[in-house]
This record gives sequence, structure tokens and C-alpha cells, in this order.
Amino acid sequence: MRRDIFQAIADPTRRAIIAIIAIQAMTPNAIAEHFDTSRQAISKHLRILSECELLTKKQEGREIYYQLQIEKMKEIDKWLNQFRKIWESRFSQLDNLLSTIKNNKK
Amino acid sequence: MRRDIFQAIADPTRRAIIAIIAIQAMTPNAIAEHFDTSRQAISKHLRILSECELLTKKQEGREIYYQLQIEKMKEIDKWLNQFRKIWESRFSQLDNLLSTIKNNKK
DNA sequence: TATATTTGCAACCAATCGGTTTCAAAATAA
DNA sequence: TTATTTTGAAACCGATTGGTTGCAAATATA
Repeated sequence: MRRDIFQAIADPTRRAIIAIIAIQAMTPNAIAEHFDTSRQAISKHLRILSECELLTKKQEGREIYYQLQIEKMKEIDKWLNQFRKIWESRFSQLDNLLSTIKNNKK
Repeated sequence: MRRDIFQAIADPTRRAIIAIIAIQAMTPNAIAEHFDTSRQAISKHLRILSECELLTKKQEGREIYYQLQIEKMKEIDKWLNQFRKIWESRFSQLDNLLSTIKNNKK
């Protein structure tokens, strides 16, 4: 069961959950109220998000508060870094085009 | 067929293709040489990446060069911005924990 | 012309995904 | 104690995914 952060954020519902939890820790029931789907479906999403360590649980009585591990989000940022270098150095699509033609001619 | 950039980068092979193309535009055959899967499978990935405008084609004779639209990658960066604000303001997990408890008490 | 190369598309397949309903466990309230 | 609330897990389902093989179109080469 390969489960990484990129697969986790692929689903729009999960991205919405992340955005909601980012502001404040919440219980599954409270989260589910924001969506049209069932509580169980949200619970499944929470499980997936937890599995790749984007969320942590905090039990309080019979309620469980899910909290976003914002640090984990930096992994995406880290992956983007390799491209950030490029989009900062390429100032126009024309530059990009010309360099490609040059490379092809080799 | 909902196809967005987040779904596009969910697959590890597609992320690898993006990284390869980022350096230099390439033909499907040249790209496929980097992987164990068939050329057709890579072709399918290229189609998906093209559909969400991450790649553009440039025909040269019977060869087709695929080029990364690095601008499109900024969309991920843009989405990350909402969380960047948070991880820059939260200096420790302790701060995070305390604010959550405070909110729950309300 | 005939042949080889490069590519995309269609059909098919097993595995996974996101959803549902049902049920059980644990904590709280009456 | 006996409900009620909150939650997760299991079983199931249709749709989608990522892969395969086979084929056809277009370009380049002999």
C-alpha cells in the first residue's frame, strides 16, 4: 500500500480537509459537517491522511481531535524547489524555446 | 474526466517524467528509455500531463518533443501559500498544541 | 516504390479508489 | 444499569487507474 503525500493531496476532498484542519484541530464529526458525503467516507480520508503522517490524533474522552502536521506539508515545498530554481532563471517562454532548440541541434 | 495538476503529480512515474523534461525537452521514446515500463504506458502519462497543461508538444518531422510548462508548476506553489503562512508563524509544535487547547475550551 | 521508425489510440485487464451500508467498541449521559 | 454518542473497521460496489498488446497513421530512409 504505497501511500505518500502526493497521493494524499490528489483528492479534492482531502485537500479541503487539510485546509479546514490547518486553522483548527477538529473531530471527524465536525469535519464531516463541511461535506455532503457520509461521516464514514470522511473517516476513510482521515485514515489516509494519518497514514502518510499529515494528521495526528489527540483523544479527548470519546472525541478524537485531528490535527494537521504542517511540517509534513513542507515536503511538497521541498519537491517544488528543483523547479523553483528553473522558473526563477527562465524569464520568458522565448528563452525556454531558444534553449530547447539549441539543445536539439547538438 | 476531472484532471487537475494534483492528480497529475500523484503518480511517481509522472513526477519522474516532469523532472526529466524540466531539464530538456524530449521525445516519448527518449523518455521511455528512462523507465522499465512500455513506451505506450509513458505515452499515456504524457497525455495526462498534456491534458492538464503541464506539457506542450513541439513536432519536428516525425518526432514530437514534449516540453514542461514550468509556469503551471506554480499552481502547486500557489496552493501551498495558505499553509506557508501558517508554518512561518508557528515556531514550535508547543505553540500549535496550546492554541488548539485554547480553541477547544471555547 | 517498399521498408523502417516514431507515435497515438483502442481494447482489454487486474488493482485501487472513493463511496455506501452495516456493525462493534468505547466513553458519556440518563 | 441502560441508552446515547462518537468513532473505526469490514464488506461490498461501480468507476477509475496504470499497465499491457495490437494496430494504424505519418514521416523518413533504402
